[in-house]
Amino acid sequence: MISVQEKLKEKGLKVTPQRMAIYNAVVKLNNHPTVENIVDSIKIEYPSVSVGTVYKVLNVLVENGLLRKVKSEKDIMRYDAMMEHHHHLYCNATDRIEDYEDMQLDTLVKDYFNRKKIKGFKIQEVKLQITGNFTT
Amino acid sequence: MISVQEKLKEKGLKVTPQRMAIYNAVVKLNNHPTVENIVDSIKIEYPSVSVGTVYKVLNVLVENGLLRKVKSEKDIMRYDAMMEHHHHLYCNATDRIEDYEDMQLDTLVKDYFNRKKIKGFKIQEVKLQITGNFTT
DNA sequence: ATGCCTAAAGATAATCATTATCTTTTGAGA
DNA sequence: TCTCAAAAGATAATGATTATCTTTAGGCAT
Ligand SMILES: [Mn+2]
Ligand SMILES: [Mn+2]
Ligand SMILES: [Zn+2]
Ligand SMILES: [Zn+2]
Repeated sequence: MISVQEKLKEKGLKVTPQRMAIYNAVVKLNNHPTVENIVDSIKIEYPSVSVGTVYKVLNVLVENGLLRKVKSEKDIMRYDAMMEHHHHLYCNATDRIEDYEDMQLDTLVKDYFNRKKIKGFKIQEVKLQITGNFTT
Repeated sequence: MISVQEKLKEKGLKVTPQRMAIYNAVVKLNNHPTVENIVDSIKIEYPSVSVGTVYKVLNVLVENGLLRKVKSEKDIMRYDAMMEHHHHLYCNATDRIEDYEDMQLDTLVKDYFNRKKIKGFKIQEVKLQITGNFTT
């Protein structure tokens, strides 16, 4: 469990309170917060944070592999601290997005495409977009 | 092969030259054009078309099940005239998006999730987002 | 065919998430 | 501590999309 500070240093990025707060907010909020969610969360300990800074920091963290972007139905970007390969469950009634990891499924899909090639296309990654309803 | 006119009438929508041109442009352009692509295409026979009208018509056609939206990497909506269940191949180098139909795969996935349920989630649809490189 | 009425098109402004620009501050090495 | 590029803050700009308002025109009744 490597710390944010170390991750930033590894990439040659300066360790700033804002970067730590923003990264930690995405981790803590969990489940793909929007920029607005993140700003609200940080405002508690950082009432003066600039929204432009949040956007900038998020882009830096994405470019350096600390976070990833998740696109949602609506035209609003969301962020994900889960960097391992995984799929997403999308609620078709709300904005809820949950992570879904399934190595058995990944094996199944990988085996399938090893046997059945798509002509004219070299597959790099297959992600499932699973839509439906949460019952909990 | 039911015509656009008939599809519009079925839905109680007025048949207008703009609606036909826009729908046909999406069909003809093929592979998920942007609004800009569509406007450019229509401008040839319809030099005076209003961009606002194109947005409005596209939304109407999506709401009435004649077209669907496809979200791309960039913050630009794209449109699809292919209404049957299918997956997408995304190029990780360009904006290219191709359709991918595979009933064998669909059966495999459906069978898998019939056996292995996701707890707390009722699946409605599973779409694969396949990223990689086109070799043609 | 003509007129009527509402839905749709056109024109234009507004919205809003995101990016860009500029100034001020600050992390980190010397 | 000093220095300086990098990062934060403040603010304006961008650009896709939507909203509002006026004008036009499909489609039905006469
Ligand atoms: Mn946008
Ligand atoms: Mn947008
Ligand atoms: Zn995720
Ligand atoms: Zn498609």
